[in-house]
Amino acid sequence: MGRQPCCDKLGVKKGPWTAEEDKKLINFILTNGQCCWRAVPKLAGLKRCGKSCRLRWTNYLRPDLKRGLLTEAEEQLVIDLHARLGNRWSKIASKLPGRTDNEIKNHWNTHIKKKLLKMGIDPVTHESLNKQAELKDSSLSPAEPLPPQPHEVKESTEGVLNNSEDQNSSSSPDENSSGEESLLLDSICSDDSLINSLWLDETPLVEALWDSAPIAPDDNTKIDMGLVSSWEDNCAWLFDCEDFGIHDFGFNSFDEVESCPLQTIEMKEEEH
DNA sequence: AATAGTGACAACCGCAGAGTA
DNA sequence: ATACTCTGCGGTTGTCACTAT
Repeated sequence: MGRQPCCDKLGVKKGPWTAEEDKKLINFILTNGQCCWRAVPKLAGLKRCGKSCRLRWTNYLRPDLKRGLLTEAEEQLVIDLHARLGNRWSKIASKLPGRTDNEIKNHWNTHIKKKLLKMGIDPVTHESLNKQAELKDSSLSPAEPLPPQPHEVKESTEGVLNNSEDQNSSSSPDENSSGEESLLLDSICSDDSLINSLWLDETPLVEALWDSAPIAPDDNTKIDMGLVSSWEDNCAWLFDCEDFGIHDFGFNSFDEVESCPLQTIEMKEEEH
């Protein structure tokens, strides 16, 4: 028997989500939580397939998402994790709280990949392109490149950091990651046991980074995730995010929802 | 001002694996 | 053991905004 399509193709809307659709989806999830995605569109009154709803929620509407560009520290962490994990974007994303696999994947393809190529580093193997060319010339390179060994990856990562400094020597230190951030990253990179635990452990690494890294008062991109203790707390950001267009919805749209998370949000709003 | 080219990001598609009856 | 459903993942495509000509 053939596989059923994830949704009835007829009457299913595709393309960009409207504010109205977002509102419906948010209201539904805040009321009912994340349940059977297939049923969500019907119950929420959306002409979308469940898959699309899930994607929209996880990649854009989820309250615990950080928006905006990846910080230098996050970017370096992505590079290092990619060297070890490959294109396992969800794994990588799990180490960066508030970031989605899609976001990291996009950032990799549009920014980091080019950056590494510019530095002469193969974004796939994380080895120097010159080194690879030499290996090819000497016909010593295997058909399938072996996964980089920890010390090699460390070397390449440091190369990235060093090259980054070399390449951006004209830029001010403020534009690069701070020295302390680099030190933290180095400590992570050099801690093989920690890296090995990535295969099993789901604890976000950047959380640890942020906990110990000094946060500049004017740097809004660094959020102390330690303060964000619960999903309910996280929802508060919805009211501040203009990109998301929550202001278009108005608070009235949430008044209809009689859920604990929402009450928490409203209480927090009143406190402010 | 109009058009083409490019980059960035959101969204879709198909597949695989886990779970269940 | 098998058939089926549901969810998550990674690759790819589509769309929009910006820049160059």
